Amino acid sequence: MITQAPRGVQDWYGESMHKRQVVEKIARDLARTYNITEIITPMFEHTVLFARGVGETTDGVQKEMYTFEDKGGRSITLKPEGTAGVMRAYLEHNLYAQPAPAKFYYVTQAFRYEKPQSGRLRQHHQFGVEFVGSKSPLAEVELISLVTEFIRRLGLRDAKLHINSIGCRNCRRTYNDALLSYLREHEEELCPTCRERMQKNPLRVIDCKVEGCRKIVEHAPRTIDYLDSECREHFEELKSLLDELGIPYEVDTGIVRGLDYYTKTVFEFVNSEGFTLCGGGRYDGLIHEIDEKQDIPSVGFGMGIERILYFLEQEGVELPPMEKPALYVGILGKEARARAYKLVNEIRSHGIIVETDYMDRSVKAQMKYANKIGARKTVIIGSDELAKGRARVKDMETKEEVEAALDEIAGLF
RNA sequence: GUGGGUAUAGCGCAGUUGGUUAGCGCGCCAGAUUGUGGCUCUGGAGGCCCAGGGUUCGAGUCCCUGUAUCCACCCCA
Repeated sequence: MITQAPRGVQDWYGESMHKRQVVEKIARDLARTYNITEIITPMFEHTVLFARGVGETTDGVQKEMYTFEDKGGRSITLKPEGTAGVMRAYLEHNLYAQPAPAKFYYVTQAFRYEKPQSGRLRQHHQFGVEFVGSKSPLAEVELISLVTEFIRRLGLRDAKLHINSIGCRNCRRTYNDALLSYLREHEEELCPTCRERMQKNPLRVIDCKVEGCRKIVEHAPRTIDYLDSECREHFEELKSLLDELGIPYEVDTGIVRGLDYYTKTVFEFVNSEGFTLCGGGRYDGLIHEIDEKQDIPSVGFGMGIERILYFLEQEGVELPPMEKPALYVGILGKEARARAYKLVNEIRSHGIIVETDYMDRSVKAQMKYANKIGARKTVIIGSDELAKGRARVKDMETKEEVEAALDEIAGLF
């Protein structure tokens, strides 16, 4: 039991860790050119932050939070997503007093207490961006173009952008009335969950996967037809910007994000099987929800790193392989140890990957080892080399050997 | 939360109707004449057969419970 990790978590090492690092590096490099800086917020927050931020009506969400009481009697929750913590930090440090907008990216762990399944671990990882302070549709465009470029750099081909607008609170009121009256006509045919959703958050019915509900939803009123002039104009501007930038998209009136705080734009990148790679949108009401003295618009997206890796695997995308040692320094005999290790250090100080022998292996075994770890070159330091002050550096691929003075070997790298 | 599958060496898997010292492939270690890798050959190490109970003269094999894992549903931040 002690050698077994708790349920639903995963260790990262070797090849999987490398792949994750590659993906994260692409994300970080990309964020840099967008002048988006990294933010790391704590792994846990007061439960109320998520309860407020994520939304009371978002059924299931609360049940799946990793919540516990700390020794001081506080209710603490491991972060279920990246956004709420960033917003809290933004407010706590009065970052709205800085020149707007504020742009952050995060690479974080996220927790959900759920029965594990494929792509459903209790601890997973997310890359996301929060863009705070802008009402302009250019903020959405910024996120969308970043994700588009991210997907391109990863080498994923099967991802399409779907966008929708769910309007602001005003539109939502009119829309909810229309939707409700429509749903009431068909209440009998809806699944029990949806009948409950009708009370709390009718919009979520649109999302229902149950066969019967989907049929009804097909003819249900759409948010997009109930937008007020401001929201409609925002959506039109966004679309024309995307058009002008040549970013392909599809308006999908069925997208309704799972969280309550979304307003206006919602978007997703999905593959041909309908799996979501990335979800995001505008949440102009979120900050006000956390701190009622503030009312600041923001947009953001989040994507699951495990899911990215899964898609890469599915599409057979080859990532750059792990970097191999440029040199293996073999050691023959105790007398040669220090001199050999000095050479190792010298070359490493140039930023070159060097490996050596810590196992007192025979030369043959060391060569085998060097071959296995993929060292490009090898050199053996033994009593002969110490005596002559020279050694032969062998290229493992061409088998060519170059003799050089011990002091000059580092210069070859 | 509901339903189903699986659990044997580091990894991937066999293991007959319950019957001696539990196997195979890959990997690991070592050797095939002196201090040089990949290929080949030879040898070796490594298993409380997931855990706990039960049935039996006898359990890796059958039964129960637990745990983990995979798949589907549910849900999706």
